[in-house]
Amino acid sequence: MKVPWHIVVARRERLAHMLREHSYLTLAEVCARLGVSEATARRDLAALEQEQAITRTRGGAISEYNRRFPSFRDRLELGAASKTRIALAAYEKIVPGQIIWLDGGTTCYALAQAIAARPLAELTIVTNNLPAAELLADHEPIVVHLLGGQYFRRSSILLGGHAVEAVRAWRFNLAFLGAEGVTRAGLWNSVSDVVALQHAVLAAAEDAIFCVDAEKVGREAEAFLLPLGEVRHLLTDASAEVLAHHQVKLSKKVLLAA
Amino acid sequence: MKVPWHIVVARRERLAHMLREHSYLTLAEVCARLGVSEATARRDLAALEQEQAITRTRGGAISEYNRRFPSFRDRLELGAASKTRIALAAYEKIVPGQIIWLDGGTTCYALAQAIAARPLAELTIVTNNLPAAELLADHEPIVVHLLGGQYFRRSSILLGGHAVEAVRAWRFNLAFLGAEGVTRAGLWNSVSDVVALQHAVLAAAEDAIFCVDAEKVGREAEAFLLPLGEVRHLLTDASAEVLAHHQVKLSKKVLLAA
DNA sequence: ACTTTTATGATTGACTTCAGTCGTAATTAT
DNA sequence: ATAATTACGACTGAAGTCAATCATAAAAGT
Repeated sequence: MKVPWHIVVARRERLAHMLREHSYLTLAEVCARLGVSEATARRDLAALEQEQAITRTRGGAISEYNRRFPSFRDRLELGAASKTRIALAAYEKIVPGQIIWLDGGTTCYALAQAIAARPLAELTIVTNNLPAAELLADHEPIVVHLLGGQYFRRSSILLGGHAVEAVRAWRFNLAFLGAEGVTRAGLWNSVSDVVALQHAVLAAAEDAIFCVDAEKVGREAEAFLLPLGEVRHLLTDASAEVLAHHQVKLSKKVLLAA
Repeated sequence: MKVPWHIVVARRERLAHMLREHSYLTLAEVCARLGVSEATARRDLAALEQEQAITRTRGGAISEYNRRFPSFRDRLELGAASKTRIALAAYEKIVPGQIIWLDGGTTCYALAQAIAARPLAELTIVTNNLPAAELLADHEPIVVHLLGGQYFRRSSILLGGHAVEAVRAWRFNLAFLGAEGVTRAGLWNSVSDVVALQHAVLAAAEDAIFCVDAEKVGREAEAFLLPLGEVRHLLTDASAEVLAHHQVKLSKKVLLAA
C-alpha cells in the first residue's frame, strides 16, 4: 500500500511537531497518534533522525531542538574550568562601545557565555561562531553580526573566501582569537581556512588577544598561524614554568588567567 | 558497601544536572559518568523520577526541564500542510548543479526540509535563514553558504547593509523568496531591511520564484516589495478564484502547488 | 497500458532493558 | 561495641525493542 510522497512528508512533519510538544514519545504513542504500524513509525523516526531533527532513544524519540550543536557541546565540557577562567579574564579586557571579533572554537564560546551572563555594555560582536551568535543574540544591548561563509556543521563555524572577504569590510577594536597549538615557533591551528580567516581578522583589528588553554601548550597542528614575535597578547591558564619549559617566550605579552 | 547518605544525594543532584545539559542520556552513559553500576544508576533515576525532576525512558532518561520554543518554530507549525505542498512544488523546479538563494521565513524553511529529505543533487544553497542552513549543512553533496549580516533571533535571519553587500558577490541561478502579503498592487513584506535584501537578491538572480501561501493573498504589510508586473514567478496554493477575487493578475506566471 | 519503484505491515530471531531478589559490606542507631 | 539499617552490585527470568526480510499494493515513470 504505497502512499503518495506528500502524505509521507506531511506525516513526518506532524511527527516532528508532536515531538517538539511532548519532548519524549514512546514508539507505541507515535504509532497510535500517526495511525501507522510499528515498522512505519520506526522508519519515520529514522528519517527524522537522518535530518537531525530528533534523537532516537530505545523505545521512542525526543526532540533534538535544544541540542543543536552537539559535537560543540561535547568539546565544551573538556577543560571547561580552565576555559571559564580564561573567559573571565578576557571579559575584563572588554571596553563598552567596542567592536569585537569573536573567533570560532570553544574557548571563545566560553567568553560568549561570560558576556551573556553580564551583558552590561553596548557592544558590537562580530563572529563566525554560530553557537556564540545564538547565545548572544538575545542579550540587549549587544548587537551580533554573523560573518558570511560556507557553513561547516561539525565545528559550527563559517569559513572560506567569502568569509575572508567579509572580514575586510570591518574594523575591530579588539579581536579574541583561538589556536590549537603553541610552540616556540609560534601559534598553530588545525585548518588552513581558519588560519586565512584569522590573518584577515588580525589585519582588521587594532588589538588582538589569543586565548589558549594550558593543554595546547607544546602542541603543533597542521597549519602554522603566526610566529611568537607577532603575537600581541596571549591569554592562558598555563603557568610561567610550563611556558618556559616549552620555550614559549613572550616577555610581557602573556596575560595569565587567575 | 553502604555509602554515606550525603554522597548519594550529591550524586543524584549531579545526575539531574547532567540531564539538564544533555537532554538525553542512556543508562550506560549515566553509569560511566557516575561511576556506578547499572542497578544503582536505575535506582537514582527512579528516585529523581519520583521527585518529578526527570522523565524515564526505556534505556535512559531525559530532563523535563528544557522547553524553549522560539517564535520561528511556532510560526512553522501554522499552515504547515500548505507550506509543505508549496515546498514540494518548489523542489521540482530545482536543477542539479545550480546556485540557489533561499530566503528567510518559514515557507522557505519548508523547502529546505524538502531538500534535506532528498538531497540528490549537487547544489549550492545560499541563504540568510539560519534554521535552513543548519538543516542542510552536512547533507552531502549540498554546500551551504550563510550570508553575513546582523543576526535577529526572533526571525532567525541575517539582515542589514552587510548582508546586502554580501549578496552582490553572488550570482544565483534561481532564487526562492517569500512575502508577507499579495495584493493587486504587488508583493509586500514586513520590514524594509528584508525588502532591501530581496531587491539585491533579485538583481543577482537569473530567475526568481516567490513562494506565498494562500493566507497571504489579499494582505498588505508595512514595506512594499515589488509590483505584480515585475514578479517573474509566483508559487502558491491559493486557487485561481481567490487570486482573481483579490485582483491578483499574473497571467501565466502563477504556478499553483498541487 | 505497462513496468518499475517504493511505502507499508507482518513476522522472525537476536538483542537490550527491566524489576525483583539476594548476599555483602559499610553506615547509622542503640 | 553491637545490632539494625541500607546502599551497592550481581544475577535472573520476563518483557520490550530492534533490524532484516518478505509479500503486497499503490504510486511514479515510461
